[in-house]
Order: sequence, then C-alpha cells, then structure tokens
Amino acid sequence: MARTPLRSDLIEEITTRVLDGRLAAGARVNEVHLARELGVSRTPLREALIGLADRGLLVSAPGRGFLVPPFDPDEARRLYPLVAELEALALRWTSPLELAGLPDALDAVADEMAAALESGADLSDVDERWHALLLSRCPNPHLLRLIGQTKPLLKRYESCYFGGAGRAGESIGEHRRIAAALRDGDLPTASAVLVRNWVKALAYLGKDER
Amino acid sequence: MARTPLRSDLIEEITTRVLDGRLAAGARVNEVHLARELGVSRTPLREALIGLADRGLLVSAPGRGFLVPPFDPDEARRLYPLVAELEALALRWTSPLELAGLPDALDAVADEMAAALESGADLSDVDERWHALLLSRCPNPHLLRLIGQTKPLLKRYESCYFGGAGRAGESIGEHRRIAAALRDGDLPTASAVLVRNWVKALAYLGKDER
DNA sequence: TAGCTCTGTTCTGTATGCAATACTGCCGTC
DNA sequence: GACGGCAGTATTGCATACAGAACAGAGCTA
Repeated sequence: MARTPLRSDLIEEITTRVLDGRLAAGARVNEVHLARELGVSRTPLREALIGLADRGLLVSAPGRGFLVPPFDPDEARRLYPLVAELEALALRWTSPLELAGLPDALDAVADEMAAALESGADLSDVDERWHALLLSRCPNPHLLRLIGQTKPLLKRYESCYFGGAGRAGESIGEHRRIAAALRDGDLPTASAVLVRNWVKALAYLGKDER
Repeated sequence: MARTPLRSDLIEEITTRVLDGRLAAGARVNEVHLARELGVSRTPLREALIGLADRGLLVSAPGRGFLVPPFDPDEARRLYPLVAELEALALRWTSPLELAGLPDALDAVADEMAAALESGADLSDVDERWHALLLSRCPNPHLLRLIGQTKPLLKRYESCYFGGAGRAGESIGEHRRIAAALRDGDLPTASAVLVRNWVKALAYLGKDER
C-alpha cells in the first residue's frame, strides 16, 4: 500500500489543473474521463474532489457532480484581504524567539527574487517561497491550515499578477521592509506592510483582468 | 437520488459524535463498524471522514485510517484566539449598511440567553445562535467558511464552558456591550469586546479541564 | 522472562458494479 | 418557428468486491 494516499497526489494534480486552466472555470468535472486520464479509479478521485470542494477550489452540485467555480472579480476582492489578514495574524502570533534568524533568510529569498526579476524568470514561485518562509515559524497549525486552504483560491486570480516589472520591484521592496521591521522587532510595521503588499497586489490585478 | 448527498448528513452525525464523546478522543475510527451502525456503506462514510479530516476534526493516519485527535490544552489555547480574530474580522468587514437592525436582533437573543440562565437551561445553543447572527451579514463567504470549519474544533473544548453561572452572566453582559457598540457605529470597541469575550471563555475553560 | 518471528485475522485503500437521476437530441404539437 | 414531451445515453452517488498492509497472539529462542 502506498504510504501516501492516492487522493493526496490527486488533490495536488487537480489543483494545478484548475490553476493553469486545464480544468476551465465554470466547467463540470467528468469523473470517468478524469479518472481514466489520471490512471486511477473513481473512488480516490472522488475523495480528492470532495477535499477540493471543502477548500472551495471546486463546488459540489448535488446530483451533478463537481464543477470549477467561475471567475468572479468580487471573490478576488475578498480573497486578497483575507489572506493578508491571515498572514498578518500568523506573523503577530510568531514569538520573537521563533523569529530569530528569519529576517536574514527572508532577505536571501528576496535576493533571489531580484535576480529572477533581472533575468526575466518567473517570480511567483519565489514569491510563494518567501511567504511560506515568513509563516514557517508560526506555532498555530490551525491558522496555517486555513492559510494553506485559502491561498490556492487566490492563485487562480494571480496568474497575471507579476506581469508588470514595476509592481514586482515594488513588491520586492516591501518584502525587504518587512524583513527589516522584523529585525527591529517592530511587528506592527511588519504586519502593516504585509497587508499592504497583498492589497496592492489586488489593485494591480484589477488592471489586467481576464 | 437524494437531493442532499449522504456524506453531508454523515458529516453532521459524526461531528456530533465527536463532540459528545461517543467517538472518543484518541480512538481510531473503524469504518466497517461505523458504516454498519449508521446504515450506510463505507464509500459515503469515507467521503465524510475525509471532509472532517480536512477540517481538522479528525486526522488521517495513512494506512491506519482515521482517528479522533486527542485533547490538547495547547490546541484550545490556539483555537480560541483564532476564532476570536476571525469573528472580529468578519465583524469589521460587515458594512454599516448591512449592520442595520442587527443590534436589536442580537439583544433579543441575549434576552433569551438571560432567560435560559434563569431557568437553568443550556446556554451554549443560544450563545451559538447569537454568534451566528452576529456574522450573518458578513459579505465574505470564504471567511465565513473558515469560521464554520474552525468552530467545531473549538466546541470539543467548550463542553464545560457554561458550567459557571458567573461567567455566563458576564458573557451575556459582553454580548450586550457589543450590540451597544454596533448601535453606536463603534466597530473597534465591538470587535475588541468580541475578542475579549472569546479569550475570557478560554480562561474559564482552563479551570475545568478534562 | 524478554524479545523475536511467524501466522492468521482485521482493516484500510482502491477498483469495480449497479441503480437512479440528469442530460441530449428528436419528434410532435401548437 | 418555438415549445413541450419522450426515448436513449451519459453520469453521478452509493454499494460491493478484492488485494495488500497493519495488527494481535502464539510459539520459539536465548
């Protein structure tokens, strides 16, 4: 028996398919076709679909299966502040002791972002790593679970976020300011800048709606 | 075909069994026995168990099925502030327009609580209704989903909360103060008292640990 | 007596089967 | 030409079946 349940892998795979649009917004999920395509039976596939529906990345229509929720600008406007507040909360609940050494590590990743920006590489992965690192010391697993569940929803809207190099540079600067504030033990500033970072991302997003 | 999937009912039923201890903390869930007891097959039962594991009310041990997480005082100490902040956030994000009429309705429920306190009835249901009403106008469905997922976890620890009549009366007073602040349009005070309400509940909980 | 191994059983994880609903296209009717 | 009913298919939701891992206990060894 595999040590990792099939449904975990399936959740990951289906998540990426929703994010990159291979499972299109508004489309229904055909369990038989998808199961065949993924080379598994319907049982673990359905388990994965149910898990994704619990997280909001799919919606379950009783009697009609699962479907990918359509894009909704209002939803993006609600998700960004939500993730912002959740991350800020996680940051505030990380004790100074646990924050030791974190600013340097964060700046290292910020350096990577700057390098990626120069070379024209994709920034969103590095950005994601930076935020994951920021939260890595938070001692509240339930809060982290909520954040982990919510971020994928947001990433659906994020595809075009880093398109503008101007915003990318600005974002990197905000990241450095957060690290600096943490180094000073100034948690209020750090979390305030963090929230602003997310909200600004939303503002830029609006300019390039699908 | 039933218009409501079996797994929804099962999630409800299993949740109550976890909360009232019929599924004991630390115990493994035997799928065959439970399915037989509930009169369903293992398939929808497993779907429900997976949903509950996603919410944290169960944990999945690969290869060993699902088990009810043991009680952990640290977990309670993290859940109460979490729900407090989430509710406060939901309150802050409810626009004044949508709050119209809410304070009166809240006070009506608070009256019920006071009456229940007099007659020695169970307060937790009414308390739950009060909080549900408080959040009912919040326009952010994702935040509400997170709150809805987290509260059951907390309720495991809450069983003995309303035991002390002193705390109950104090809590009712806090509820009235929140409604009054809302009536004045003083959202900061309302959310501050709300957070304190939750945190005090946690403090009383510690005195009566299982 | 403590620990190890072997064995039979139990249980989970996945696959498959089945019944009933939802969908699709066509035909008839107005 | 638009709309409503109807038959056939597709698809979901649930039940059952099966293979292999986890567990428990007896017997053996030191």
